[in-house]
Amino acid sequence: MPKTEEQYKEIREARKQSIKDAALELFADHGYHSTSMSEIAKKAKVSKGLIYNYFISKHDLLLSIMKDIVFKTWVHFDPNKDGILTDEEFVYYIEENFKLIKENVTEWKLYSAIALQPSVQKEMDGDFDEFAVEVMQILLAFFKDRNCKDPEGEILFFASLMKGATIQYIYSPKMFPIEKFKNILIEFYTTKLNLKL
Amino acid sequence: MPKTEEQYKEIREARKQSIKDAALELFADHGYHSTSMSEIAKKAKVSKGLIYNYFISKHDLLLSIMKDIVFKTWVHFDPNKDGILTDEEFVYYIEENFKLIKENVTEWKLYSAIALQPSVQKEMDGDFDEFAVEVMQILLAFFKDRNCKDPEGEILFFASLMKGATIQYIYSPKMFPIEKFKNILIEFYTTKLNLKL
Amino acid sequence: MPKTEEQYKEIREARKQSIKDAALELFADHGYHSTSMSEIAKKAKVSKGLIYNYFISKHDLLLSIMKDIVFKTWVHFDPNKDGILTDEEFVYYIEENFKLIKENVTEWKLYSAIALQPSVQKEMDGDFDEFAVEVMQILLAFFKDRNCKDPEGEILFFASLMKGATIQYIYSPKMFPIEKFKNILIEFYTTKLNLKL
Amino acid sequence: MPKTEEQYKEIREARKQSIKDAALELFADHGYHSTSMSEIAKKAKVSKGLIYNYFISKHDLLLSIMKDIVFKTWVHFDPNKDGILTDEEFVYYIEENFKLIKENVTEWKLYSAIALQPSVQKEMDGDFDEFAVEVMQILLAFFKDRNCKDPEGEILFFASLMKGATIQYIYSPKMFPIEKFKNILIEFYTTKLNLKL
DNA sequence: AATGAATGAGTTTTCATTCAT
DNA sequence: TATGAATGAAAACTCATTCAT
Repeated sequence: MPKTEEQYKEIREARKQSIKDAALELFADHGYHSTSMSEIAKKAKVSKGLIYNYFISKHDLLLSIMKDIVFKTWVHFDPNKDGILTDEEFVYYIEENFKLIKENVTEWKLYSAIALQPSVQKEMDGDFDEFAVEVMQILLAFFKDRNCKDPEGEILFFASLMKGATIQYIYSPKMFPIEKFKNILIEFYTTKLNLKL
Repeated sequence: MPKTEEQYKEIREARKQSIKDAALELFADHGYHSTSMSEIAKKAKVSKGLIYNYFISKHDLLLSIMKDIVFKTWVHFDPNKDGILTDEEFVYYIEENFKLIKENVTEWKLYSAIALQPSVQKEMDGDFDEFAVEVMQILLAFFKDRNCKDPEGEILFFASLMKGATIQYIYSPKMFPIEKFKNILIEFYTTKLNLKL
Repeated sequence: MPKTEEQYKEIREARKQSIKDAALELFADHGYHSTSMSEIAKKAKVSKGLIYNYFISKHDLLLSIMKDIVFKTWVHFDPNKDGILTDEEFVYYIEENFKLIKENVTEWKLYSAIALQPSVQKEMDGDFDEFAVEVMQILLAFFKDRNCKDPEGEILFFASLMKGATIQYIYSPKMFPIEKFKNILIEFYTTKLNLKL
Repeated sequence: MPKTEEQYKEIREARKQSIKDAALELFADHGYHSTSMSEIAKKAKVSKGLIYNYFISKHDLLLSIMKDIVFKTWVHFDPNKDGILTDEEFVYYIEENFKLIKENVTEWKLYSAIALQPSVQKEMDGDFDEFAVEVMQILLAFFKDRNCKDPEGEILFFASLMKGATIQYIYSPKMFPIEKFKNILIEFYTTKLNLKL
């Protein structure tokens, strides 16, 4: 008497996740190319062949992991998804973002390293672009509504601050005081934009 | 007509450089691991074996290229090497830095991608640390001298802005308006710190 | 309402046949080695494991198919199995043979490709030999009875014509005019042996 | 002081041939799919990697061998390449063909087995077609010139005899009396076409 | 009887590196 | 100094087969 459809699906999902977990950690620690499928299989306590039941290739496994990471951030931006960013939501986004980074250095380390790999860029861009454009629109409206003379310039400034801090923290988490930076950032914008919190 | 010692040395240096040039371009375009020594040899119009006369391994070739890149930046910071940054030197540093990035996207693309590779980090850290600490000291003095309440915080803020812009420009040079950003940055600090230029 | 012994057997036979049908088509189209058990299972709409309930291995499945093909031809030769070939039976054999080939190009394609595979030859030879020897004897008698000076030579000639046509038709069914060839052949032997039809 | 261009070329050609020789024998004995690159390397007394310096893939190696075989036959058909087949050349072709087959059973065994593999057919067809069409034209003229009522039919007949004999001899060289068959064939056509030799 | 997840040995292929010349 | 043929270890991936359910 074979298992039900449902049972099989559950098993599949669980295995898939545990392979992704193992792969993520190894990719982040040793780099994508320096991690072999054998090592992943070993870490996930699974046979080499099984990985190919769930991912068509090593590259496909990587992409699957990357998409998960992008999705995680996306969820915390404009949480009620109404396209408008309130003062609170702006600060919430900053806070959630840094919280997320702190909790997922491994993921972000991998993401940043991989995202710069030219071969990966092409394939990721599609998925990322949608997200990026939407964020841009919302931030543009946000800065416009707060009477900034040059909203595009403000976005550049804000994005640079966020990305710069992220990269520094990822690069050496022990050296970069991310909490302090977060407070400086929030205070800077609270003052500058006269935010009501 | 046998060549002199001097001439031999020049030829050696030229060969070494042309190998590094070829390697840099390929590494940046396809990534370090996806570039083979054969490809480098082909591009440099040199035999595979010869590369090993100049570099003990592929990894050594990479490190050699990375050090060149780091050194290029270093020379433009505090140009008279007196350990003190004047208003002009601060602005000059910003300008030179962006100029440098614009002129060497390839190098920086490679550098950023590689620097996040955990395996490379270890070996690079040593060389980079010296430089980083010195820059920190100089910037700390600079912000202190201009009456900033929290000089360490200012460094975080400044460094984040610089790194964030760099990473964005490297990632998509056509999308990120680096000149505009530079002007915003200079104006921001001129106003904030009341710089005399 | 439990099934009877008989019904179970019927189901088993049907399942077995549908697996063989699926396998035959795939083997002929992509070759034996390039066809996976998964593909066969998929095509037969059956689970991978089930195939092993009916065939002990992939190789066993192949042999089973091959034997069916050989048997199919065998039944049409000397249909009343009296060991004597009449004029009509000789022509009937030629006609049935070409009809069979036309109707089962897939089978014959597979058979021909596989039969030349050295590893398969060993295992098939046994089964085939019996058949071959018997055919030889009957044909020998046939040509002798029709006053041929060199009956063995006639067999070589006849067999070559049959096999040559078969191989050409199998190789490119659209290019080789099998009907025309059949008529030429029948006329050739009718004239040569003065057959009464 | 490196070797000269010429020397390298010689080495390359020699190695390439010895790899092809080893591969041919193994392919013919065990079949293409059942022969591993490791086995070929071992037999050719060469490292696995070296094979890939000369052939881009296992499949490419196979094709290279097949083309050699086809070329070998081609050379003996209409040897003065004037497009016209004399009585002597026709008989010479038959004789050379059987001689060739006898001397190269291994090659022909491989060729026949592989040529029926659907996946290979596609790639070989191109090269073979040219040859086939030319042969057809010449034979057509030959039979026409000798007053045959149905030259196309004669080609079918002749080609079938040749292919059929070939396949039988290849299949079991010890059982099929190729010399006898050759004589029967020559006598048959000498009588039928009234050839002057 | 039937399922499909799981295995692991075996395959092709790549490539940094060596070395005879 | 310079060459490129040669190596072989290690990688990604395949697939017939097993087995718990």
